Amino acid sequence: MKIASWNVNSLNVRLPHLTRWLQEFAPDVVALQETKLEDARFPDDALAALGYRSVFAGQKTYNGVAILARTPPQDILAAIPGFEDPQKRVLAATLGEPGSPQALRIVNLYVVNGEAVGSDKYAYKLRWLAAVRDWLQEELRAHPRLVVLGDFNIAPDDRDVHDPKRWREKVLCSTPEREALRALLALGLHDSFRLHHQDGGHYSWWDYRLAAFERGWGLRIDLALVSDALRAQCVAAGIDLAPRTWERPSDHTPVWLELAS
DNA sequence: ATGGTTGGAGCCCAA
Repeated sequence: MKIASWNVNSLNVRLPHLTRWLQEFAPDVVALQETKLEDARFPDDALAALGYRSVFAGQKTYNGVAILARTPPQDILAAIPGFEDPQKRVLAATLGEPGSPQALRIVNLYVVNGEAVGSDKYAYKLRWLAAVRDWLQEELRAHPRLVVLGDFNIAPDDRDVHDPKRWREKVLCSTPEREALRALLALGLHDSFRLHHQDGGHYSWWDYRLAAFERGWGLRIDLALVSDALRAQCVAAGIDLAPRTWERPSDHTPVWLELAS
């Protein structure tokens, strides 16, 4: 079973890319971020024609998350419980019969970007991450077989940064952000990519400016985490660079993991 | 060189 995450940066613009990628990569589950679509405009019919059920939580212009799956997502939650937030950044769903031993819980996160260290948006990012930590603790209690994936807007360590000196203590790489990510991992979650690859130089996002992709100036900020209970089942993980080479691409490319069935 | 591109809205904001 292949489970993937992709920040599409406007599903309206990227539906042709998503369609092509679903056909070529054939994932079983996909978490999308930055759909930038109100729910009424979500292309669920087009995705159903490709064999995917969709659930989504969107808004106009900004943010927006969705989960696509070959089986119907259930027990959908589209907000962090107890955290007041108009921004549509989280979506959780259960695949398989809820409560059954093989049910899989998927949590899709579009983590706050944070703009710059010390800004109001950065403070919101850290508050948001603290609320997510408390929520995921509850999700793990209820659903031991948990996958948490999305655009984390945090490079876990310097192996995940093309030029660590240039990025030192900058937003996406600062120590408080990395500590907030470590607090999520400390709940009993594992970065699937690092279960299978130890070297640096693998990235999931490249700035549109300065031809960053062509120069290899990337960061690995899109992650797929698996819970303790799924760790042994996670047999592979990776980053699919192909969509970033297509014409008019998203600035992010899909990341994925594979669970043995 | 502290550079500039993209998407969506609507005459700038967010990334």
